[in-house]
Amino acid sequence: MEYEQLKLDNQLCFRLYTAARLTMGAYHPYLDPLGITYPQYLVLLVLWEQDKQPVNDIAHKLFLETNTVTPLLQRMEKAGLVKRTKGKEDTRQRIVSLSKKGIEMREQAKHIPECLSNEIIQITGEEEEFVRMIPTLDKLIQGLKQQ
Amino acid sequence: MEYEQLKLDNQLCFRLYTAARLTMGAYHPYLDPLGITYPQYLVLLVLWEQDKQPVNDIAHKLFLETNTVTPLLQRMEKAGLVKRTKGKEDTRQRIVSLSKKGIEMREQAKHIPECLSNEIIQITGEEEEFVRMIPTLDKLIQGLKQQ
DNA sequence: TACTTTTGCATCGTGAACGATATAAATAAG
DNA sequence: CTTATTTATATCGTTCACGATGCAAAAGTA
Repeated sequence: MEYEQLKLDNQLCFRLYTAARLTMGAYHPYLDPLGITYPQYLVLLVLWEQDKQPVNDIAHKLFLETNTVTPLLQRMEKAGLVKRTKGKEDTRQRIVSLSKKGIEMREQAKHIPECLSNEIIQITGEEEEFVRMIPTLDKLIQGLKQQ
Repeated sequence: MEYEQLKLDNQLCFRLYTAARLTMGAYHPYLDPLGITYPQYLVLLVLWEQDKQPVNDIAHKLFLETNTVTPLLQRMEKAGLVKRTKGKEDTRQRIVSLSKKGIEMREQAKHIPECLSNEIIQITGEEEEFVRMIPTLDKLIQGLKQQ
């Protein structure tokens, strides 16, 4: 059994990877009608919490690199969801702000988290375990981000 | 607090998505020297368990679409890790088999799961919770796959 | 002030991931 | 035995995701 640990069944990371992919897929019925993708939805979540943020802040909150977020924002600007203006104090910065369309979308997206949550609970028959999972995932994320 | 649930902090799926991405990043120090990516590593895990499988079986075991796996395998073939031969009974199938290099890599990869596991436990200070997480993630994966 | 370093963002190249579509082979239906 | 349908891959187009690199502005230093 020298290679026992190489079996796919023993891989926690594979489960995380798969669960994340399939969960993103579960957003499709809700995001497709809005014409946005899951990462774009995450950007909107960030901006709905606080409008007018530089690229760097958004990237940091999503644990993404700016070279991922920049093209994402360019596509979102093209779709009329956000505007990107030069920073006043620091002209290197690009301040991202919600457009009218981006602001209005909040109302349409209001129930998405609840819907997803219900769906997951219904599918798995679990709720408690997901709640318990959160601080552990947070520790993992924070720990891996340091490296 | 009408939009409370839209706060990023409340999103389980965002944590899954982020944890999965960062965990994949943690494989880099181990996979880069082997010249493979994480999804390619997963394909190797599948083939190390059982050599000579059609594309469809590999895709199914990884919960991926064949249009993701096909180019993945093409890159792996170009890298000399696998061979892709026409099926004998069913000529539509492409049987994927390990090359010498692919077989030998198993020995080099032997300790990767253990290393990652230790790293994660050390970073988070948790182990029990990850063990408990596994059947829940499996339920989630199975449930989402049906849809 | 002149020079160096850092920072914020953008660009480029590569590899996933997947919906849509194509194609050929196998299977089912007539 | 044809014809229709399904199945197994492949191809195409778009969107992430990220390492490497570029560039201009800001900050630090001599």
